[in-house]
Amino acid sequence: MLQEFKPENGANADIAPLSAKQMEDVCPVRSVISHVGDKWSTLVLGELSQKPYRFGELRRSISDISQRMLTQTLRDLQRDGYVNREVFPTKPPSVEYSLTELGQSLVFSLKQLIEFALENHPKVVDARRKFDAENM
Amino acid sequence: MLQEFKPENGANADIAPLSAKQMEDVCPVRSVISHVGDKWSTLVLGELSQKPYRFGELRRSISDISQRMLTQTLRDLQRDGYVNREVFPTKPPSVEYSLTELGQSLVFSLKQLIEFALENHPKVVDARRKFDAENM
DNA sequence: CTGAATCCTACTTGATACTG
DNA sequence: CAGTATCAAGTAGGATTCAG
Repeated sequence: MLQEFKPENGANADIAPLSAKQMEDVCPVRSVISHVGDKWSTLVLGELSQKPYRFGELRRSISDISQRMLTQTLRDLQRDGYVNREVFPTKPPSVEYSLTELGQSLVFSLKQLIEFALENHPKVVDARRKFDAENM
Repeated sequence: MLQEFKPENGANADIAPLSAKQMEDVCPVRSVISHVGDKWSTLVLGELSQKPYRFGELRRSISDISQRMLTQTLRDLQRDGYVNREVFPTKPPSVEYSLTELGQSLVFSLKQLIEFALENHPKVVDARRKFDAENM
């Protein structure tokens, strides 16, 4: 049931290699979970799942993210339809970010994985310790 | 509920930065999902969820993975306790890889995310198309 | 305040060649 | 067969500077 991860290698095997951006659309699953493994996306999704945030507020909230990466992460999430970006023409301007329905749905699906992580983290740490010990 | 992603920034804020390997153990969630976003881990987990594989067999099955990356991916998964590695002293030697219980459990938790991906991929593609159109 | 643009470094990955 | 070692290339990420 995880096969969908694998791009077809029969039909397109001898076609010119795809660009990273094209590649994205080939495999539905990878296309979506690319954000999950991403260093910052999950953090941002987590914050936004609590309430809408303004840019600077979000930046302070995650604290160790650079402004460049926050901008980029938000753009990517917005592009994929997970995040809404609303500009208020105040002076100075302010921008509010919030989750779309799709974004909320993604966060929901993430929860099971998070619960797994929290529950099994000790086992993983233990396995690592053992492995490292056995392999010097 | 996603806060666990965020490393504590109060207590350790002014301590020396951690190495990548140490960092791993700081956040339980990121520590686990690091494999999820990884380009190959999910593929490998997917294959192994069907049956045990030998090295070369797995390599052919994923086809576009390099032997180097397969070795490395398997090592990482083994280290974290998701994969069993069993060596048969035949001649030439053969090695069999299979999922541990923990590995099976991880795959199970992944399913919800995969279903989300398959179900919502069209929406994401659509959102991207729109976004790209609006932003030239 | 919210970003865009540039530069620069460090890690990741792939190709290739070699070994038990 | 199942790896390890080495080197080259690509990519992601941080720091800094500038702009609406």
